[in-house]
Amino acid sequence: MAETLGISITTVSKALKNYPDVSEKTRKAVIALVEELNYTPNSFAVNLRTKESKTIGLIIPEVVHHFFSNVINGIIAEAEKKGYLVIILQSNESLELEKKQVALLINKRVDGIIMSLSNESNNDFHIKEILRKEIPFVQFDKISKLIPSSKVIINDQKAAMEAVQHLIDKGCKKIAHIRGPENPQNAIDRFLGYKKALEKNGIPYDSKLVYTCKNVTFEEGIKFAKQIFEEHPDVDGIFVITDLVAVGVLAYFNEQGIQVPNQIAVIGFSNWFMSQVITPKLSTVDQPSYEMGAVAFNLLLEEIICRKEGKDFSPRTIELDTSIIERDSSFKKN
Amino acid sequence: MAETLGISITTVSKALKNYPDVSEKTRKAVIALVEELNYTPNSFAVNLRTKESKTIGLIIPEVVHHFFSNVINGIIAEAEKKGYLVIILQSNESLELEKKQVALLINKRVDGIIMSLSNESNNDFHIKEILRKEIPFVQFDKISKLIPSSKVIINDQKAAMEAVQHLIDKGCKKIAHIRGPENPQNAIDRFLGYKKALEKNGIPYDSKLVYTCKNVTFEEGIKFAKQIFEEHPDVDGIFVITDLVAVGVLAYFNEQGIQVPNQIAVIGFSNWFMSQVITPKLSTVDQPSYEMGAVAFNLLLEEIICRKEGKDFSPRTIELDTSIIERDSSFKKN
DNA sequence: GAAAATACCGAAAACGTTTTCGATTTGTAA
DNA sequence: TTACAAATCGAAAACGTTTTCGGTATTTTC
Repeated sequence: MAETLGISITTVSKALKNYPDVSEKTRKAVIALVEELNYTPNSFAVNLRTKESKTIGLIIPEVVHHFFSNVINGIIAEAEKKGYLVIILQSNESLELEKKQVALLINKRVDGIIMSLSNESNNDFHIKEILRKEIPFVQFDKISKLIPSSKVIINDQKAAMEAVQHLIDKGCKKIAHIRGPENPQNAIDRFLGYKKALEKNGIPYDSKLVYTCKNVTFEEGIKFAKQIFEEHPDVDGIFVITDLVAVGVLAYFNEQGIQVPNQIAVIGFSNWFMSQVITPKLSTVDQPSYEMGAVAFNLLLEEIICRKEGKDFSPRTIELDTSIIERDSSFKKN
Repeated sequence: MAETLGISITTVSKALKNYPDVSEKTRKAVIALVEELNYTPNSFAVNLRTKESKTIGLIIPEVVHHFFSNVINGIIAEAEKKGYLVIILQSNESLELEKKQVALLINKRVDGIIMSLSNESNNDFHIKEILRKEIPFVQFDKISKLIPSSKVIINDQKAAMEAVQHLIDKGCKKIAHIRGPENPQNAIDRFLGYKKALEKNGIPYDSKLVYTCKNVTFEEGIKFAKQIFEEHPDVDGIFVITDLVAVGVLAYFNEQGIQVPNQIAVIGFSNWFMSQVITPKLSTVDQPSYEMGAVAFNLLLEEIICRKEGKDFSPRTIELDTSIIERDSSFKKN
């Protein structure tokens, strides 16, 4: 920058970083000139010198998803407060792509990575690589318990139990479950919660009442609603892995004139925005998505700072609270 | 990296970048070792040396928005194909924040910026700054016509005309419009399209039938639906600035037992996912959001490449097609 | 077999900071 | 006045590449 001041580069740098060994007079002069030229240090050079970029990476299955876009929101808002920028990549639920994205971020030398695993993710060599390189790392939502990293999660099992208990409390006797794919931990946990709730209430578990989504879509909701109603016309409640699918279920029942909640009650998961605007309004489990993002970033920052100070870091897991939101789709008249 | 090969850094670099003056033998040796150590060049150093970061910035009003998250999707997918990463920032519809985000990205020395203006954006000094620094720049969706940059847009006026014409074709005689805020060009254009359609069909324009959103929310939809119905009970059609608000309108009418479409037809804009799952299904204008993102990135890349070659760049504007999607909310029995 | 062309390689500068450490100046204490 | 401490500054190394340019070594040409 301007050595029009007849001063060395060194001193300019020091002046801007409040080193004690630069006189007040020259410091003033420097910042005055900086203002005038609106000079900012070349971030490429700073990155190279300091070995950090104040940038983190985020890998999620997909951006166009109410839950994830809320998490993104939480992460980038919190990151910005702390002076970090965030690069977003999608895995599209593909393991292959997920590996590639991880490699990209490592290559880019981001200061840390936040990630929600794809449904395909089981082999986790690429994740191990993150840990091996000691890159700060936090998982959220769809996590692998086997990876020793910080995590921010909800208690899916407990939340699912509460959801199913809610249906039971409303008088449901025969409850089906539309579950998520085999791999993801949260699909497993929600399924286990479903089972436990039945057990606790003395309702026999019947594996034929469990339907497994492959892609977790609106269309699958329609498909399974049809199957459930045809195969088990006496089912009077359905607990669905997520609202998007549950909305498909409602769409089918509406079309067929099947009464929700009176004939069949439905409860979803995640509290998507659309759930409150469809008819009947969908009961669901609220998940603090924005907060999840914010907390995930702060955990990451903790690790970034800790590592920078050369200490070694012990991962933390934070569990956020969920709550049942009772709306029309489960409000059975008793 | 490993000069275990007894070879200079220079040659390694050249080998990896396919310089012609390195023998096939040493090139092989280099890449073999690179594979073994899975070495990758330090991107900080590369950035500094080449003065580019293969990273672009994206500023949008908000992530949690069906239209924008689709655009994001298009941008990051296309960017990744071309070897670019993208940093996302939100303006939250605030001019102040928007300025800050622009400054952040300039500071970060991104290779280019893609942006949709916030509703507050009228003073555009910060945008001029982008152009002054010759940072490749493209606007999409909410643009300022005064800024000479590449743009990707739809013909809002034409699309709005078609939407209103659709209502008229279905037999509507008195059509209200819930419009967006004063500033954004697309809100203005859609309003003008509304007016023109009326004019073309010999329907007198009545400014009292136009309601202006401040925040473009679901709640405003409810509010204006109530107002319209109370102030003008004979309105038989409403053209709404965007689906989110239109869904609010439907929610109110459903609650009040007002028949849509028979008593009042409704058409929205943007084709949000939820529009096809609510009752009645919402007619709307489809906007190619993913494609908008992809096209925006490619326009940006054009400019990046052009500038890198030292040529000067003349901005291009690309207009994408929209289409009316007829669903239940406008399907009047004649 | 000499001259010219070609193939291959490396030294060094440059990108723009940050930080260490030594030098110089100024002030203070004896 | 001398000795020492404090205040202020700058030289230089380092971060890890890319690229220019010149230097050998090798091959080709007549």
